[in-house]
Formats: sequence, C-alpha cells, structure tokens
Amino acid sequence: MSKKVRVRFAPSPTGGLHLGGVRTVLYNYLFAKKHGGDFIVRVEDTDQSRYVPGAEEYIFDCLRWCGLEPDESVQHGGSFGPYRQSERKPIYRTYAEKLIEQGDAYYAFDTPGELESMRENYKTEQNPSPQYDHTLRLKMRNSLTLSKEEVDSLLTDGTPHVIRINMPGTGTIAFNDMIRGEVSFDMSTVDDKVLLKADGMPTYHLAVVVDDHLMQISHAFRGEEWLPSAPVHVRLWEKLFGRDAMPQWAHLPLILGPSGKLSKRDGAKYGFPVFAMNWTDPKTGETVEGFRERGFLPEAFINLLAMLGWNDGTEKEIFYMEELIEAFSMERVHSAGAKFDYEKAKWFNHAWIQRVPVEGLAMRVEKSLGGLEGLGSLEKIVGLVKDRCHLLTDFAEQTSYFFEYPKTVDVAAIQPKWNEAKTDFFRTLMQRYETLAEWTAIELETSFKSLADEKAIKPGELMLPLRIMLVGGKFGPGVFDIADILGKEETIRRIEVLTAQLTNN
RNA sequence: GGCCCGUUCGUCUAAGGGCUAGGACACCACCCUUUCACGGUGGUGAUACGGGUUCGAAUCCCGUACGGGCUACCA
Repeated sequence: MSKKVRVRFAPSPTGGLHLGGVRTVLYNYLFAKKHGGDFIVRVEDTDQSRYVPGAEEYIFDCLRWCGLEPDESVQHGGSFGPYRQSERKPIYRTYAEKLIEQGDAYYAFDTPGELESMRENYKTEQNPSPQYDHTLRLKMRNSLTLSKEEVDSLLTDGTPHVIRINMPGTGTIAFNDMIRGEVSFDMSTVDDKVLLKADGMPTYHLAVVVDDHLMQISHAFRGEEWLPSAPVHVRLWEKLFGRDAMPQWAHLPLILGPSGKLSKRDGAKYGFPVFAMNWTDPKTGETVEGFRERGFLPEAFINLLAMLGWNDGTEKEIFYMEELIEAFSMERVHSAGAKFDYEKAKWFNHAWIQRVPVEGLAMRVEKSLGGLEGLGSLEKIVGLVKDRCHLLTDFAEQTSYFFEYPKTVDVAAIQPKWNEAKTDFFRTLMQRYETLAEWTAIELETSFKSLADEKAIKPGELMLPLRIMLVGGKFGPGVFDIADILGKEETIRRIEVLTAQLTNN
C-alpha cells in the first residue's frame, strides 16, 4: 500500500519559532518534496489560554523567509481544511464518543481541585507524581465508577467533564520509528490522558490522531519530546482507524542549547539567537532576536539546520535546497540530540555569503545598511569585503569608510614613525594623483610605487600610513582597490587631512 | 522517583564485525598577504565504563554510569 506522501507541521501559535521547530519543518518539507508529496501546515490552537495574537502570522512569515512554503495551510488553502484546529472543534467530540461506546474511553468529572488532592494524597517517596491511570481511576469520579444513571444526569445537567482514554493495565504497545527502529512501552505505565477537555476542545493527543487521519497524513515527523506519548497515539489509531492506516512515525532528535533543551532564554544567555526571526511578545513587548536579524542568509540557516543531525554519508556540507531534497532520507537522521554550535553556524553563513550571487547580496546588504546615498558601486564594495564577513551585519562595519570619513582614525599606529620625508612623499603623491591619467587600482599602485622609488623610501613604510588615511584602521581589502572605489576627490581629501594633521604634531 | 530515548575528538558527525577510527567547526603552528581577514599546509584531540558473543567489536547482547526528554483539562 503506497499512498501519496503527505506530511504536516503542526505548530501551536504561542510564540517564536525556534531552531528545532524550523528543522522539523525542514525535514518534513524535504521528505515531501523528495517523494513528490504534499507539505501541510496545520495550526494547533486548541489551547485558547495560550493563544498569542500574531504568532500564527509570524510562523508563516518565518516559513516564507526560509523558503519552506506549504502546499496546504490556513494561508495556502487546500481541500482538507479547515487547517486551524479551533475551527474543527465539532469534529473531535464524535470520535471521543465513539471511543466511549467501544469502552476505550470514559467520562471523568473530577474537578481541578480533586485532581490536585489526588496527586497530593497518593504522592509517595517512590512515586512523587501519581498519574490518573489504571491503578487510580477506580478511585476517581468518572463513568467507570459512577452508575449509568448518575453519569447521565451529570451529563444532562451540563456538569463540566473531560473524556479520558482508557489505557489497559497490561500488555505492551510497540511501533516502528523511522529513526529509532522498534520502540515499545508497557501499557500499564501509560496514564489515562485527557482526550477532550471540559471546554469541548480536544487535547493534542486526540486532535493529532483525528486530523492526521482526516488529512490523510502518510508520515508523521515531530520532536523527540513526543516519544513518551506515542503509545497513546498508537492506541488511538488502533481503536479509531486501524493500525494499518497509521502514518509512519519519526521522532526527531532534539536540538540542545549549551545546557539541555533549547529555550528562548538561551539566546540572551549564550549570545546567539534561537528564533528564526525576531519575535516580539505582544503582551510584554519584549523582543527575542532571530537569525534573520542577526544577519543570517536563509540559505545558510536552512543548510546548517539540515546538517544538525543529518548528513548524506559523504563529506559534503554545503547544500542548496534542491540538493537537500535530492539527498535527504529520514533513515540517515542521527538518533542522538545535537548541541547547537553557534561558531559553526557562522561558518555556514560565511560560506553562503561567498556563494550567493553578488547582486543579490548587495541588495540584501543595502537593506541592512539602510539609507545610503550613491550606491552605484555597492556591488563592487560588497564583492571586495565579503571575504571577511560572517554575518550580513558585518558589512556595516566593513564598508562604513566607503560612505563616510572614518569614524575613528588610528593615528597612533603611524605617528611614532612619521617624519619629514613622509610628509614630502604624501604631498607629492597628492599632486601625482591629481593628474593621474586613469583612476584605477593598478595605476594608483604603479604611481605610488614609482614615487616611493624616486624618494628612496621603502613602500612598506608608506602602505600603512596610506591605509590609515583612507580606512582609519589596520583592516580592509587592498588599499589601492579602496582608493579606486573612493574616487580621486575623496582619496586626495583623506590623504590631505591626515598629512596636515601629522605634520603639525 | 517512574517511563522512554540517547552516548565516537571541546562541538557537529563518518565508519551499520575486519586497513594507522575519516571529515568539518573551534584551537595551535607555519605559508600566503607591505593591514585585517579569506585561503593553503600541518598539528593537538574521541569510540563513557565493565562484562560477554566472535578468529576479530566503535559496530551485536547484558549491566553500570552519565546526558536528555516526558511525567498538565500545554503543545
């Protein structure tokens, strides 16, 4: 039975989209495209208490920036909608009640307070967090312990209740994970998860199974943090739609921060972003930085995420999206969690800055530089300095002296060795440059060196002063290339300014 | 505590019974560069531990340790 490949990413719109989330999207996307399938984004907004305005839109913006456009979603349409679970609310109850009829679920009327006291009462040293499971459910208020009449009257009275899965107290449940192979659980250790909440909304457990079925999902990929609840989902599949219809699971390894699971705090704490794009919490107004704003190219971001836990078996590390699609396979995903290495991330970005066509790069740099005048030569400038930029934001610093007189001038680097002969040299140089036939890097250098020769000064003595005059510091590409771009007027002006200053001192 | 997953250089990983355990990032050295980078060459550096199975184990099995995840009417 080879049904069409259909995969989904199912975020809940509660905040920023972090590294692990994007990588889950990426692996879904790559798998779908590789097999000519569909990539669906389904919004899991069943917890209205955690709903954050703007988060849904933000997630789609992130996907767009990454170049991971869904085939079906709230924004893209499709014939399996609605793609927002809150809009599918009536669907879920039917399935929950079907389970009750089959004896695979039951109504539970316990109040939050009662649940709390249960956890308190049955807490022991050995078992610090007692579960609502086969050992305790007969001590609670539910349709297994109450008479049918009581249950009926509670229901007709509209008493708040939930529906819980009835997990067997014995037996094992196992399934085959595409990354981990067979994973099995003792069913007695799995608790009776709530399927339908008191407000009528499904929990993740019910919703994911029902929607994966209704949307004909063939492969379900999600983070490893879901592995412990997989037996619940497998059980639901068995009881609702049959085990044969169940998608193939793959639980992706976690991306870890310097200490454990990646949290948004890690960014601030360890100095690297965790979100794809800047995320501003609408309540607190607090903004958490994103990779985009930090100066990452989406190509690099995708590339580095792909390599975090996967490789194609060769030593190739730089991949275009098309190459990733071609090479990707879930079986080659590493099963262990990966610690995120920001230094390596920067290396990827540097590599991509060198790879991306310079026209496009210049445009993106222009955006991040903002409001610069007369940028006819920006492409030339960007091409000249891109070697030394790891982040798009590095360009600001690396190119600033092309647009304005250097903010700081490291006079101290040349002051001690300054003398009359140098003053003389630069005064003459200005005259030579004034009448130079062609203002090109080669001409500038030739003229410079022959003058040095005439004055019997080693060029090495003069190169640094010239650089300091033009750039302000000991950095940047070749001085004559810089002078070439700076143009005659500005070059001579900068030589003049510093020569005068050094002479007067 | 219980359950589940995992464990190869500091980090990401390759090697799915058989060459001196390979590569990348980072680090160090040298070269290139009349600046700073880029780049090039080389170097330091790992199979968590203990038992098995086998002629032979990073690889298969068991145990221990360590790490991570889950343990909500959150996803």
